[in-house]
This record gives sequence, structure tokens and C-alpha cells, in this order.
Amino acid sequence: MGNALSGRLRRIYERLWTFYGPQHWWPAEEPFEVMVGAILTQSAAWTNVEKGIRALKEARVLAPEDLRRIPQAELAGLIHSCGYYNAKAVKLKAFAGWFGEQYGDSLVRMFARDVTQLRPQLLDIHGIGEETADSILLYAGEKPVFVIDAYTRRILDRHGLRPAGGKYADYQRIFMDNLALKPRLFNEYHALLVAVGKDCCHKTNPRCNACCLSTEGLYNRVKERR
DNA sequence: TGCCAGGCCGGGT
DNA sequence: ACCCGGCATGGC
Repeated sequence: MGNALSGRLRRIYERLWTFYGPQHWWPAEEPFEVMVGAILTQSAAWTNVEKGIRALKEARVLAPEDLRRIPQAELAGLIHSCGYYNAKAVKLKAFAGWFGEQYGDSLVRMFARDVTQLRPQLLDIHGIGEETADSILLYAGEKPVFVIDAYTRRILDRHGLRPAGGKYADYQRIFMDNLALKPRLFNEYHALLVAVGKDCCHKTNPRCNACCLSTEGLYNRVKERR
């Protein structure tokens, strides 16, 4: 962890923390809600997801057995605001079914499983890909797994840290091979990357070097703040 | 007004 | 092994 890359990653983290402060992720009350939120937030704005979660709570179906019981069309109606509501209703049912069958709806039993076994299991569930699986492991299970999303890729790219290969696992290794494997650190780091990603010109100006996504832009921004 | 948000799946090359 | 269309609402 004493190499140049780990130093840069720690410096980026420190600057993000200085500028944005704690992000309080995941914004959910308990792990099952985190897992549901992880599915609902796929390619969706969190504000839209919040409404869906609230609707699920008000309808008293934010529990695995209820998600299995409720008719799919009715479930889709409750999560309408999340977008892709029909697809996501199918995904929630697939996840709730798996949770019951494999772990008897027990979070303790589920997260007692080693990550090297649990992650592939999650990936086998319809609707759960790498980012969603890792969000569940980190934010619901507090496992030291770094979550990679579109923002994270863009930011690393712009800092000149694009890994060879350029696949999900390649980006993930950048963090996991060069930082202490601490869930709290990974939690805050990923949330901060999303915060700065939202805050910047991102897609509309992919070559912008002055904005806060670049090494220099971020540095200057933190300096202004002080 | 159009573009984008804390992706994933399935089918086609 | 990649590429692409489909899935969809709400906010700026």
C-alpha cells in the first residue's frame, strides 16, 4: 500500500472528503431495504427511487414474504416512479424468491456466507449484475467490496488511471489492490465519487480538464474551499 | 426541449 | 468476446 497509486487514491479521497463531507450512504433504515433500493436505483435518479420505497412501505410490502405474495402488476404500480417498473417488479420478485429459498429470509445466514461464494450467487439472480451485487455486499452486508459505477469509471479515466482491460473487475482492482480493505472507507469513497460525478459537467463535456473530475480541477476546488 | 440518472438482460454479430 | 436495443419516470 506504499506505492504511488495508493497514495493518489488516498489523496483523491481526502480531497473529496474535504470538499463534500460525509455522504451518509446507504440512505435506508435496514439491510433488506438497502438491497431493494440497490435494484430500484439501477439507472434511475435516487429521488424517484425514494418515492417507490415509500410506496412499498405504505403498502406494507417492503419485506421478502410480501414481495413474493403481491401480484407482479400491483408491485409494478407501487414502484412506478422508479422507471422500468415492469422489469424491476420482475427483478424484485426474483430476488425475494432467491432470498427465501436460499437463506430462509435470514440476513444473518446470507451474510455469513463468504463473499467469494455469495457474490456469484447474487450474480445468478435475474436482474442483479456486478454493481448491484457489490452494492448489496458493501452497503447491506458491510463487506469490503468496492462498488464501480459509471461515475467511478469516468473519474478514474480522467485522472489518467484507466486500468488495462477496462472491465468492471479491472476498475475494481485499482481500489481493492491499493487501499485498506475497510468497508467504511469503501462506503464513503464510492458515495463521494458519485457526489463529485453528479456535481460536474460529466457526459456533456467528456474532455473537460478544468472541472472537478480532473486531478487539477479537484485540487483547485478543494483549495477554494479552504 | 432534450438529456440524463448510483444498470441489466437477451439476442445478434 | 463485444455491441446494441429495450426497458421508463421525473427533474433540470
